[in-house]
Amino acid sequence: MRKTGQPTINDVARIAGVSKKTVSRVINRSPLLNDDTRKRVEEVIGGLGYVPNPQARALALRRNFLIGLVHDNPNAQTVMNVQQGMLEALHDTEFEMVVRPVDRGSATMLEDLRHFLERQRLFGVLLMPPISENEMVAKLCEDAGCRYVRMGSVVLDDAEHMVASNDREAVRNATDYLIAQGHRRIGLVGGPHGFRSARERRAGFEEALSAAGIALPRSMVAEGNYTFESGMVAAERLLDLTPRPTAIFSCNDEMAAGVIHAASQRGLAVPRDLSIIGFDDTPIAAHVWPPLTTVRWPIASMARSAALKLIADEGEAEVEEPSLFLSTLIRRGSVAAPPHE
Amino acid sequence: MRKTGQPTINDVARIAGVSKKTVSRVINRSPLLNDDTRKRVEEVIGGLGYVPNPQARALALRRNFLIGLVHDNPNAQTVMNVQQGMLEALHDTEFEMVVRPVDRGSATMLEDLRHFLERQRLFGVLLMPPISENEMVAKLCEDAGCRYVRMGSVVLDDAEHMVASNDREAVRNATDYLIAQGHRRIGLVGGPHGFRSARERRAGFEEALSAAGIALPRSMVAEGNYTFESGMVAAERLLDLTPRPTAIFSCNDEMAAGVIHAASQRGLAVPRDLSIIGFDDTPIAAHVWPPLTTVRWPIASMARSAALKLIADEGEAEVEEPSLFLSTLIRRGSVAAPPHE
DNA sequence: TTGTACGCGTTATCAT
DNA sequence: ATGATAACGCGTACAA
Repeated sequence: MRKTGQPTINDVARIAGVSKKTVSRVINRSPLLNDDTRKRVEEVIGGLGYVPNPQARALALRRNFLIGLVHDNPNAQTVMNVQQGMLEALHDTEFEMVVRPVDRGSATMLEDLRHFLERQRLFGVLLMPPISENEMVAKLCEDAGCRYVRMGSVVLDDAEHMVASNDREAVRNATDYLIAQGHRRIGLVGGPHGFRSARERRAGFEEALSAAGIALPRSMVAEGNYTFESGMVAAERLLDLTPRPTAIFSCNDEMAAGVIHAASQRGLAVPRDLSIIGFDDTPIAAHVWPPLTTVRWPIASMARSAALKLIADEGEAEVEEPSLFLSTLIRRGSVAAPPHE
Repeated sequence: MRKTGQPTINDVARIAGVSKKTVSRVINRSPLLNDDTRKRVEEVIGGLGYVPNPQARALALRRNFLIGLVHDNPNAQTVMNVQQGMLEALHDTEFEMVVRPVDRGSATMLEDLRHFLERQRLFGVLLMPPISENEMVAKLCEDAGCRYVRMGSVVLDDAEHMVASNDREAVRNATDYLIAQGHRRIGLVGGPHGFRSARERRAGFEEALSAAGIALPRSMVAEGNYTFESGMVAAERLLDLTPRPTAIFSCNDEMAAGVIHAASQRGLAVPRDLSIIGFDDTPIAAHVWPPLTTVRWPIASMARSAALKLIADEGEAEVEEPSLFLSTLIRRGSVAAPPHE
């Protein structure tokens, strides 16, 4: 209690008249403990305001009470939503969140990550897409003895290690909605190659069209990279077609905003001349004009759930926390029936 | 070297044939060391791939190698920019970044923060605005023996603890630019009470008008809270005036986007009927139509500099890292001369 | 210039 | 059910 002002386990032990191992048992909720002694120790702990020193625990346990967020996601809002969800789960626990961006392109990425995990002895890591889709990264965590949970658009791992959304189904529903409005010429602004979410969303789109007996010419598909600019460029290509699409599904909101932008620039009114649906429901969706009809991706909830899995006691994770999250269509102002021809 | 697979300082000492204290001296760059022994030890370190265990160091030094980011900033993009700047500075160092959002409204905020600092024994914290403007928080860090650097729109602390931008001057220049274009009826969409940045930016605005001999009726000032929606609302009030302003300066880009939105909705063309300038230069500025003329706020650079100050060796911080960052006007498409009357 | 012995605050081992 | 003692890996007096 002298040096730093903080009481230590020794202080508690001395005052409670027990050994420090007993105090340790109380802290770690050891089952084999006399209720009386436990109570006595707990009272001393409370009175002293004693809190175990995380550094000492980390050294002894060879494991830190840190949860890592490993990501290479370019979307600021998405990353913030994930952080917020994680922090909700970690709030009032002994865990802290450390953020680790990685560079997927880098040749030393895996090595860097291994060093990070081994040196920091993280309790666990949350893997955000798209890096979460990399099997070698998951393997790496496993080998490093580091818990991990992956977030993704499709189940890539067992329940203990995965939190997924149903992107394919959600996009199928969104596309069905477009079809139900009467649209037949529907364009797609796809996400970048290498993003599993892009693949799933596109698959959902194609399934819906196929189920409705609508052909999808290659020209009706334009690939973007999830940025506003790429959405604009893709839309320009799509809107140059004759006849042009009466509706466009965009694989994220950023690109959808770019589509609106491009449409407005060429004097097309949304949704009168062109209907648009996005994906994510980030703030931009509500701020563009007209407000974007979009698929709400519950990324913050997913992150919270993932973090809870990470810090759950062994074995009870899959029982407690759901692994599959449902994305739902949010109807706003960017969809209408197609114009008469 | 047995248990965890990682070599320890003892392994290095044994193999190099020196005591571990000598190894420790090499690691901590002690000046009084024979060059030969240092070289020998360094070779063993390199050969073994030895890296000091951060947990053990933290325990012995009673100080963690963690840099905290403490913030209560609502803008996702701003927070991400700060994180990116910090991480640039921390890259390839032994430091990691832990993120700590706080709730300014909470009565226990200060106590929570104190517990956080004391328990985690952070090496240092970066304070983002607006929480960085709270003197009690700075005092708290001081008392907890935790280094800190504050980010802000005005110098609130000595160079060692402060990284600031020149918001007032930057807004004065931006407003001068509007005046130079011929505008005389210029409205202000201000930031929320309690944000120092809002005060500084408003002051810069008022100074420019005053210097040009232009009166500023109270009705030409509308307060927002840095959100898109509040910008819309504020703009609606301003645009209801008769005669209405020919230009509006908005204290951030989000609100400026809301202003554009409101103007477009009532059929006003930007910049023909209304000129607009924002502040921040976040991605939204380039994505709205027309692209927003705005003041670039070098927040990522500020954060990088702040983090470098935090981890700099004692005493050399103020010499190495600049404390004042200049915001500059980025001219895009949202400003023109006022319409003829 | 280098080494010895001990402390940092906790958990683990193995008795009792 | 509880306790003495040894890790965990590194830094620091103080001695040599």
